[in-house]
Amino acid sequence: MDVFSAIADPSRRSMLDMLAMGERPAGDLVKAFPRLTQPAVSRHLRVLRESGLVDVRVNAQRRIYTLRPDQLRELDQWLATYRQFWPQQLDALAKHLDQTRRSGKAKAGA
Amino acid sequence: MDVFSAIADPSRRSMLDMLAMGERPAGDLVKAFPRLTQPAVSRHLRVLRESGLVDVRVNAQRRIYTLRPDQLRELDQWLATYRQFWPQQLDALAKHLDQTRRSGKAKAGA
DNA sequence: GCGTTATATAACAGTTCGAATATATGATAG
DNA sequence: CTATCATATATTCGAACTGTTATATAACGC
Repeated sequence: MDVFSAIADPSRRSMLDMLAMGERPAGDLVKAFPRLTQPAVSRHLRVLRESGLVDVRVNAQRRIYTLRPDQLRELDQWLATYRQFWPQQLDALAKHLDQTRRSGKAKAGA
Repeated sequence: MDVFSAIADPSRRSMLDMLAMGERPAGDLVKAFPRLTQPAVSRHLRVLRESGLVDVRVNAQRRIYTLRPDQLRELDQWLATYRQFWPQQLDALAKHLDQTRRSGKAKAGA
């Protein structure tokens, strides 16, 4: 399944949001979604796995899921076409990045 | 239908891409997608309409479709959470914006 | 009004998706 | 080795999505 379809499902987006805060064993995800059964969560995780959005690591009988946000660049690239239509936002982002660079590691600094 | 599901379909993404270059009557969209029948295109346009991604204007017997990219900000905001995970890209974007600002209108230029 | 053009809607078929129940796999504890 | 915990897979079902053909609506030209 492609990334666009993978993130079309709200449950899967929530799972990614959760993993963005740190890796989690599958069981934690199951607990975090009481409205879904364990197999349902497992299948969503499989979709995320197969679309490259998460990674699994086996630890004893646990499966540790990790965010792998690289695939989301595809989305970002597609969105780039449309960013030109909201220039204020762009400016705000540019400003933010500028400040970040100035105060931070300053790797891209000139 | 929500924006995430709306853009999950490749045909609909292509239609948005086309409208990003300028407004078009529905018939142009139909011609641009020879693999789809007219009703199929019409239904995709309806989905885009109902998710707020495009706007229609009636001109005689034509329906002029216009991009309405505002809803895509929702997507962009969701994506913001994940941008922090690919810093190189961020730097590249910052650089690009920086150059744009320097050479261009220089509105945000400190 | 009549025929044509432009577009939408209705009805229907095939496919895919998501969820549930039941079951399998694999690791650990005793 | 058996029981149990953690997780994945198989099967089945219903709902939703996409596409098709057929038809309706509305504007235009004559």
